[in-house]
Amino acid sequence: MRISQLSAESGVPIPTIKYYLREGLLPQGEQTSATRAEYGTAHLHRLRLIRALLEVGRLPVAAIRKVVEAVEDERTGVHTMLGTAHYALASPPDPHAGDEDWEEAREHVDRLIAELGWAVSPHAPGRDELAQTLLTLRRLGMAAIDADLLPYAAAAMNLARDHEMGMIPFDGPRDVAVETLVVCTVLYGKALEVFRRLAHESESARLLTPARDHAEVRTQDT
Amino acid sequence: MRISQLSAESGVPIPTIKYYLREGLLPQGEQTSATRAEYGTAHLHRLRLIRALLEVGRLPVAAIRKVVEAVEDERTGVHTMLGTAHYALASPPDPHAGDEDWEEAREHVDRLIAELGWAVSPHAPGRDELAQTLLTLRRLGMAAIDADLLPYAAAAMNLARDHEMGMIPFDGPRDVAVETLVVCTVLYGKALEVFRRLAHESESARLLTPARDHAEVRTQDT
DNA sequence: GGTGCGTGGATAGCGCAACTATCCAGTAGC
DNA sequence: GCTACTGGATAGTTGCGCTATCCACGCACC
Repeated sequence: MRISQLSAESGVPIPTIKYYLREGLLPQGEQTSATRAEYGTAHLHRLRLIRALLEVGRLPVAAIRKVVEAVEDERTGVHTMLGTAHYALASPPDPHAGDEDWEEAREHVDRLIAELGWAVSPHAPGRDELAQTLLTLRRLGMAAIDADLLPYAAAAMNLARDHEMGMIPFDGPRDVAVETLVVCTVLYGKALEVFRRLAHESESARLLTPARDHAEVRTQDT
Repeated sequence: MRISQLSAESGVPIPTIKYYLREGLLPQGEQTSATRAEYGTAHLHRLRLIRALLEVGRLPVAAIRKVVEAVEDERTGVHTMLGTAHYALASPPDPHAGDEDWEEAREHVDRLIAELGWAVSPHAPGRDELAQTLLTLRRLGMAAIDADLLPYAAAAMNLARDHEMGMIPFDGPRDVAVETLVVCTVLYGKALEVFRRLAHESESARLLTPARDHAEVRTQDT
């Protein structure tokens, strides 16, 4: 398959494919001559993965590059590779400037994770992200105590343990495992986010509008 | 309070505050003379809200403007206002070009929501977002059948019903209600996203590394 | 063995979003 | 009056994800 066919099948313009090749998101095609290269279905699949992470997951190109680098580095073990891929999904940390409020929030997070008994590296970027989120909640005047957070932690662990780890083919090829992990995190994460908004709308409708409005909505719905 | 003090207390540079004023994210201060205006704690609070939605929620400025416009439009009822605010949190729709795969995904979503019995408007943008996500999953070769989705819908509804609707003060001032809804959606959404990644890491560690590694991690952890 | 289109490679430019910098006239407070 | 700061306007900057242009080559078709 040449670049024009890759473009036609994926819907991605040729200059954009060239850009992804340059940026290392997409591996080079197999050179068949000085001005010709051959691309396969793996390239098409990778291209769809890139677009999914960009458009649905809104990941920056740099994060996607980190993910594919983790996949292509054959030296690392599967768990390390999954960790690298996972850490690439984190938001870039912002400087917290030795703030003592921040330190307190970070300690709160560390204590919470310890109490949950989760096997999470002390260097996991999620710890900082969570601390930042708690600090922001507090500054907005919302409590964010353990009782508010635990339901979220429990929901996350339930989904991870009962549904998500089973999706990942640990015994298959390493690239399939890491791709499944990333897709699962990003796309099902998106689905969860949308379900949450829909659930809010539904509950808000039940609490705030008269019963006949439900009937109307349900009627329009069908 | 003058603009310099607002800047000092919030940590937001003066030109940025002026930009937010221009863009309608922040209401004008009370003019005390031709070249002087007075800002209050409401402005400080709003500024923190804007920064939270921007930095933690990564919402575009246009979405934040929609939220504040919904709050400030006194004519609408509380449920409509919450809906407007909520719809502003959706990703902008991309043109699906009358694709028949897309139509099928969208019908799948409508059927799923009907089966769940959720009172969601047929025009809710979340329906399209979910359809797009399902379509993307399929194109990546992942099943995305009801059995895969229902746990996410159930988790979202549990959190909404048991924890989130209780946080929203429906009987208080309307701006507080909508602000709480948005903050709850965006910031607890972020917390949930991070918890999910941490849960993945923890489960991956338990499945893929020898038991002694857990002990090491737990030791470092404390 | 020309001819012409598509290719790979390189470089430069565009468009959007979120700021940021500069200028200016007016005035509050000394 | 002097100075520092203000609100308001306008233009410029940065970063990111593309997109456009150019060029020399070479495969395919005549």
